[in-house]
This record gives sequence, structure tokens and C-alpha cells, in this order.
Amino acid sequence: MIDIKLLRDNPKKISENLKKRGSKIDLKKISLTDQKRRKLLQEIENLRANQNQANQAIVKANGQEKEKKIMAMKKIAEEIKGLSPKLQKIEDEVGILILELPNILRADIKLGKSSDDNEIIKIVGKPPKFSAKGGFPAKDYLTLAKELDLIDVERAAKVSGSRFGYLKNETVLLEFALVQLAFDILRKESFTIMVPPVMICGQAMAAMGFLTTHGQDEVYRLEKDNLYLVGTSEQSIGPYHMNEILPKESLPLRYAGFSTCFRREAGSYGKDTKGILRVHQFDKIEMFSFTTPEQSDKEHEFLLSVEEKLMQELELPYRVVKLCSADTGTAAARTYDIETWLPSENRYRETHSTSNCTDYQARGLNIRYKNKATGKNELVHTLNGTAFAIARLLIVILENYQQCDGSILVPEVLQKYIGIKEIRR
RNA sequence: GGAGAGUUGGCAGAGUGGCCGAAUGCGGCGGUCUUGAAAACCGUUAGGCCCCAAAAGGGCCUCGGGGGUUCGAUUCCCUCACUCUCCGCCA
Repeated sequence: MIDIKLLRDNPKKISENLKKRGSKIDLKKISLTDQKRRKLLQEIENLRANQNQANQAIVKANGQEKEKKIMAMKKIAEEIKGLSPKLQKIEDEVGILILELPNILRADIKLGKSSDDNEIIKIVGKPPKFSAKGGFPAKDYLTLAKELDLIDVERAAKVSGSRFGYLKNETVLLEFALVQLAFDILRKESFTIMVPPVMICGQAMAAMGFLTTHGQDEVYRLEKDNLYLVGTSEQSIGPYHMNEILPKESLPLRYAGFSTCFRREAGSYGKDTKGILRVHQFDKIEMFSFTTPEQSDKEHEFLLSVEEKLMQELELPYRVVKLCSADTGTAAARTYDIETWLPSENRYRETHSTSNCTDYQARGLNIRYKNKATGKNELVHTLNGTAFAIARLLIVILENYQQCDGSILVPEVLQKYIGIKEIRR
């Protein structure tokens, strides 16, 4: 969440930010509710101050006088009891409204209306030219997977419904090879690797910025146990340091988590319905950093560079895109996507995303560090980035590494992990 | 799933209705002493919110979370969460 004080001190900054993002949130309503809240809070605090003073007097008094004073206090106690639920209600209201406000965009974010306005930062590698090179048209990954018995979505539909898949045979080997490659590289870059919980409590989910009215539709909730399934391990790594004050020397603090990710994909009916590009369940390795405010932009570039390194190791053609104002997610102040070439669609598709969430998540999580210069505890910045979203990586590997004879080469860097050089039947 | 015990500051650990944001010890920070260090001694050491343009200052809240009893709750009651021990079940 953003700092509610900003609503008082610099509401213009917020309204301009909302405008850039194309958001229609009613700022006035939040502002008025907050004013009401503070007024009521003052009232109650004054009454409590009275009460506290009077209680001191009661301690010292005796006999009849004590009785008298106690009787007098009953009225104030009643008054406070009457006001408290009102305050509670209005605080809840403000709490919900403030969660809707998106993070303040970084100054370098380009104004835009949709993903069409995203900036292409760079293009690395060349898309393979199938018809020219091998004299054959590129098959899409589902065709390849069917021919080679690598992915089964038909039977998954029977067992689980739409948007699920079984990985089979070499795709399973490839998954674990990708995991090993990622962890090998990330450990060298001082990430602490982890396998985090995939079920988290509501407080953690809300603090990470995923329980907005809009976001709620996207997450699975386990009603009986009041737990949420994570849509990315970012959601369980961020809260790892909830309510802690981190030693400044430890920053930047880097984690990389492997987890299954669960997404309802509520708003995406009809979009990417085939195959495993957009599924309810997939595995992913996610990077996550805690930094000081000064470090975070540099760390963002670092996370992007790690993503690129991983892609270059696999020798996949990709481009880097900086999302425009309208396409940047609620919690993020800046987001870069990596889009990898997908031959069957003859275009780049998103495989990675890295965001600087500045203090937006840290505020809700209450994660701080001691700033020695000011002597105060200040909020850290949090950043996240995809190392490998396995399902999508499998797709781009299968398609980009396909051969004219229908087999698929295993990227060289992965061969040592699985002991085979190609997939063929 | 059943039975029991617990949850207090950075840590350990007192406190069983008001003088308790909280004894004491350890740790941390600063100082004295010392060429330097250790020891000893002295001092200091939680967080959040509100008012105030800011500073100064003032106020409120927090003893696992929430609720209740009471003029007043760390202390009594209810409830939830978590931790530990034993039994059952289980990979």
C-alpha cells in the first residue's frame, strides 16, 4: 500500500499517478473518509486522556470520595464504548480504500494507454528462420509435444478441467534441468535459494498487494482453512521478513524460490486457451530482493541482467520491454518484461517480468531497516523477478530448438543435467 | 483427531486488578580507565499512531490476535492463532 500520509501532504502526486495509470479511483472519497477517521480518533483519544488522568486520582482517593469519582468515570467509559465501534468501522473502510491505490510510478515510466505503448529497450539474438534455414515451417509446441509425447492437455481436461496439463518424459527432465541451471547461477549471484510455502494467510497476501477488489478474483482461496494459494513465490518470500528490522549491512538481501504457482485466470476467458501458455498451475523460480531505497533502482537493473544472463545461457532470442504507465501492475513502480521469440506465433511472448515495488509491499509487511544517518527505522524496498516460469520456458525451448526431422535439440547448457542431446522418437 | 502446558522488550525471565511500557540478568550503544584491548564502573537502550507548517512540545495505543467484565486489565472471563509434550494417524 502507499503511505496514507501522502494523501494529506501531497494528494496531487497521487491523483497525477492515478491519471497516468488510467485509474478511475475516487480520491476525494478516500480523503474525506480519512479526515472523518482522524477527527473521531482525536475525540476518543481526548476522552481516554481524561480517563487516564481520572484513574490516577481514583488510586489516591479513599472512601466516599473514591466512590464519587468512580461514579463520575462511568459516564466517560460509556461514551468511549459508544464511539469505539464507529472508529473501528471507519478505520476498516479506510483500510480497504487505501489498498486500492496503486504504487507511485518511477519518473522514467513512459505515459501510455495500453501494452501497445510499452517501450522496447533492446533485442537480443535472432529468431531462427525455419523455412529458409532448414526448408521446413515451424511447428507449434503443441504439435511437437503431441508427436513426441511430451505434454498432455486432453487428459488433463478430463482430470482437472481446462487450463491444466501433464508434463511427460523429456519435458519433465527439462523442468528439473532448468531448475538446476537457475539455482547454479543464482547461488553464484548470492541469492539464498528456497522452497517456500504455497499456502499463505490473508494478511501476507494483502500486504503483498494481491487482495485488491480486482486482485481477489485472481487468487485461489481455501475456504475451510482461510489460506490462499500463491500465484507466485513472490507472495510467500516477501512476507518471510514480515515485522522485522533488517540489518542495513545485510542489504541487498536476495532470495530465489522454487514453487508451484496457482492462478485462477478469471479475466482471461478466450485468451490463450490452448496448451500450457496460460494455465492454472505451473512451476516457477522467482527472485526476490530486499534493499534500501537508494539501492533499489540499481538492484532492478541487476535482476534484469540476471534474467538476461539466464536467457543467454539458453541461447534464446528475446527482447526487453519497459512497461508503460497503464500496463504497470498495482504494486510496481517500474516493470521490465522479457519477451521470448515464439516461432509459431511469429512474435515475442512474455516469459519474464521484473518489478521494483519500492516501499509499497514493505509498508504492509512492516519490513524496515535502521537508517544510521537519520537514526530512524525506514521501510525497505522490495523487488521481484522471474528466473524461469517453467511452462513458458518449455514452450519457447521446444519451438526454437525444433529440427527439420521433427526432433528437438536440448539447449547445450542443459545437456549436462539430463544426459541427452536431443528429443526424438 | 484426542489430552495437557505455554506465548511478556533484541534474548533470558519476574510480575496474578490501579503506583507496570513493565523488575532483574544478558546483549547492544556511549563514556571513564588503558598505549590499545579485556575487566571493572557510570550512563543509555522498544515500536506505532494522532495533534502541531517544522522544531519544541503534548496526547493515545501496544505484555500472541480479537472480544468481554471493570471507573481501571500484563493480571479475571470467552474466543482464535501459534509453539511445545504425550497419544492416534500419516509421506
